[in-house]
Amino acid sequence: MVTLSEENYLKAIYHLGKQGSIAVSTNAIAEQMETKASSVTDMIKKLADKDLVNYIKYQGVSLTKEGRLAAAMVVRKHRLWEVLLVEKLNFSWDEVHDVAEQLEHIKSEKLINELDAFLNYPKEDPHGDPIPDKDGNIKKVEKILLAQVDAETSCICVGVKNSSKEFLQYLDKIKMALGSHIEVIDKEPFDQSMIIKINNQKLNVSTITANNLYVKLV
Amino acid sequence: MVTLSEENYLKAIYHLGKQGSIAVSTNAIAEQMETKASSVTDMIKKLADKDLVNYIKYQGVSLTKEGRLAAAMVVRKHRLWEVLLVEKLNFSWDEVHDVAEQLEHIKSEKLINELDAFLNYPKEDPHGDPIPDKDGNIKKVEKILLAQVDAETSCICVGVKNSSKEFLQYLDKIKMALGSHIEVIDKEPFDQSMIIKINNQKLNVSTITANNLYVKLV
DNA sequence: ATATATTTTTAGACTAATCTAAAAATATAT
DNA sequence: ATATATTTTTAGATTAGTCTAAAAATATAT
Ligand SMILES: [Mn+2]
Ligand SMILES: [Mn+2]
Ligand SMILES: [Mn+2]
Ligand SMILES: [Mn+2]
Repeated sequence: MVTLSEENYLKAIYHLGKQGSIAVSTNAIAEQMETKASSVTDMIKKLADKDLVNYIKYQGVSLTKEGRLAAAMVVRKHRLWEVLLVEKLNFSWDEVHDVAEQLEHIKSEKLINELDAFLNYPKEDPHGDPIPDKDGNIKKVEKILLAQVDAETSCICVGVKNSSKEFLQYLDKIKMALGSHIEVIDKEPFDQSMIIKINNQKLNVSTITANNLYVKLV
Repeated sequence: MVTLSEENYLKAIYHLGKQGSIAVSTNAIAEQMETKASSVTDMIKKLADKDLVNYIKYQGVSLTKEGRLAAAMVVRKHRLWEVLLVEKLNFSWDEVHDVAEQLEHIKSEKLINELDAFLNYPKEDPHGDPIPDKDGNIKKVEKILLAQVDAETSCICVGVKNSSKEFLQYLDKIKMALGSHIEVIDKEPFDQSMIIKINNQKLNVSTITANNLYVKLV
């Protein structure tokens, strides 16, 4: 049995080191989870006792095979629930996260697999993030940050790096959504902000925005 | 803020005294929740501090207006989730309870109201139990136990009193479901067991069964 | 290489929810 | 009405998860 709190730590480690395979520091976990480092150390010991993480004192933690699968299942659930909320229950992409944080801890294999089928086996969540399959595997799609795109180049919005309510609502305001066609017209030499064309409208986006939007070239 | 554990106690009190309006004993709650009486006393004090229950030492507890609404919302969520599981996610009526026990604690008003709409405002759950509305009101339908039905009388199965996996699976086996038309042929004078006709098949059901099946006369 | 700064761990305390055992209150039976 | 049985509460302990403050280990800078 993995507790709710343990699941949250596993997920944090999963997100911080690429799928938990590289070691992450106590402080990094503490910051991600908004707890204290001492709490993290305590929990790491419990996870190590359960063989869910590899832990060497003062050297950080990584996920074991078992821990990685457990973490991937939490992420799978989180993202599938987000799809249900948006596709079937009229939630917008900036409203789903807090509810999904709760739903990701519901324990029922049948439930999650039926949900997957009901939603037609989606490959991505409403923020463009990949949904792990039953075995924890994710489809790696190459995507780059908008900031990396050269002038006079076209691309399509495929994800967000920052999925805070504030950023998502800003994107709504400028009518940017997953699938939006973006034409990079130019970069302002002064501050590197980008002049882009979207929905036949020219607009200027800051480097902060350009560094939080994933795109693929067309 | 009402904790998960507090919600479970409120629900138990709600179920034991008609919607929590009549006082229920410490031991009754302990039995229902499979805990010890001392734990119940502790929790009752917390609920009383939060004005969710009326409590006089040694005299049992009843729900306050606020407590009754909180309990009704848990029941509402439990039953709406059960409908989703059965109607959309291929669960059978004997599989839903444990998952609904978890889902009933998810906190999101929008979620539960969207779910209600998505399911087309169901009035009953898969076991024939009424679903409280947003204000906690339930539609009282009169239903009687099959055991109360006289010989040579027709009725329709509308609910189960006992919703254990074992009983529900037995009902599946004899092809009894909500909506099934039942004709009471006779009662066996020896043991009060009933000879009924269902789906044009005659069969005999024990008094235990007859005392756990709700029907309405046609 | 040594001093200083940062990170991590340990020690000890707190809260929520539970338990066992004993004490107190209430109910029941003669 | 009194003794006995039952129910309920209290007292004290335990576990999971968290915290603060101090100690220990590691990293960084001169
Ligand atoms: Mn999310
Ligand atoms: Mn997401
Ligand atoms: Mn149920
Ligand atoms: Mn039910």
